[in-house]
Amino acid sequence: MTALHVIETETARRADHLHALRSVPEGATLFREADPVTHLFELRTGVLRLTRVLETGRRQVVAFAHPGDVVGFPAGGLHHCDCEALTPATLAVHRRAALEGGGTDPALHRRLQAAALREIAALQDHLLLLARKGARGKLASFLLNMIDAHGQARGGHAVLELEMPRADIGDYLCMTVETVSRTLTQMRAAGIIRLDGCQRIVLLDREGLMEMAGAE
Amino acid sequence: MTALHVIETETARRADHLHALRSVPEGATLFREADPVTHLFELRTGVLRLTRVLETGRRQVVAFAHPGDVVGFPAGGLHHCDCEALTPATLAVHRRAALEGGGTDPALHRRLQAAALREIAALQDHLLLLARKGARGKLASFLLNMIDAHGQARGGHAVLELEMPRADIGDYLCMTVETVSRTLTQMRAAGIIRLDGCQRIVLLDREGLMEMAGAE
DNA sequence: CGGGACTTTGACACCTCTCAACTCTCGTGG
DNA sequence: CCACGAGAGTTGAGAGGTGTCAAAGTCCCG
Repeated sequence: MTALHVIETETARRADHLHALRSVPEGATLFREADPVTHLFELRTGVLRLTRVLETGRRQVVAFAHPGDVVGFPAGGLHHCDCEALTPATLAVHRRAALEGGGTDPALHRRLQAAALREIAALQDHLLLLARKGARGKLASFLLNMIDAHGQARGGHAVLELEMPRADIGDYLCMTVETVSRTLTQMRAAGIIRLDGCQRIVLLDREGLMEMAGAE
Repeated sequence: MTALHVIETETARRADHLHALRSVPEGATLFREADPVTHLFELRTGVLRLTRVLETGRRQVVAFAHPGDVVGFPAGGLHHCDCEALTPATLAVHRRAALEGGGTDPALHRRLQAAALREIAALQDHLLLLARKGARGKLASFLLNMIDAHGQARGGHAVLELEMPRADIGDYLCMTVETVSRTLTQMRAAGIIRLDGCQRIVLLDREGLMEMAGAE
């Protein structure tokens, strides 16, 4: 963390007596697996990536966090995954005690607890995504989820900014970068999506994408 | 729920003023997806299976619950998966309010909250399991986890009772029954395990199993 | 404009799924 | 006690899809 971020944190604390705000640059690491959990982070802006690495060296993207999500829930007092910023991000920092009810803010306690339950639901949804058979089904479902949650309507089409590189999408969906790329190409060839650069996806045929997702 | 179970519940409540105990037979359904969450269940004995079904009809086993686990965490007030008993089971029943802190038992509240955090960790571990490439790696890791958590030492060998049918193992690991069966046969042929009937697995070569799990 | 990282494309092998038949296990009833 | 039957598990053959390795292409930022 640079001096700039410390300054921003202090400024934010003065502006909002309830929470400390923190800004981090793209690529910053918030915590690593096995670090002791001292704080929870409530994402305000930006996108985070939660990853774990198995003994074999393979990497799994456990989740992408978006504004409103809370990251840093402890397991045995320790973090169970690495957390990095895919984009510049701002976060509200809460003491770990706030989760356990030891803080002085019952509303915050309830909010963090609700976030933990959402986390359970999100992880189950992720499992369901991986349960799909083929690359087409998984990627189509992923894109639909992302578009519904974070897409923006522009010129009659839903537009999605993929903040993460192909490799992260692959590690999220348990497939290789090459398969992600090939499948996107298929979708483009089928007239279902358009790619503006590598990051921006324009949805041209929602029916087609849903069909591809449903045909497992 | 049969009259017998009601009687057992009442008897247990008298014996233990803090919790209502409930017994269910093998195959019983505790709740289904989209049911409103009124209670949480703390498993005392037996094994439960949590499943979800995707639109395509494919089924995913989200988790197996063992004694000490808590099931029934709500998502938007509703259950997000089906829960059935793989064996006869006994459960402590808690009001949903106990999770939210509305109850009169702070210790219970903390215990349920800790269980929610364990649930997050368990789901992430499950994701990691699915991230493995091949059937051998997934099944070997699964068996190692199960043996370490629920295996019993007998005659110098670790013995594991697989309470669930092959189909459930397959749906847990995202592979077909046939592949589960074939992989078990390979392990047996390699002298790593022995099968006593379909349920009982005897671990003959832990090193071999760990190697199979590590070789992704 | 140049360089490096990311993405896309291609060829091929391997593994898992699918479909099908057979065997085994275990509980039931004679 | 044994025989039977139904469900579960195992085994086999073939096809398709995805991983791997390799190389070319593209985008983005300095």
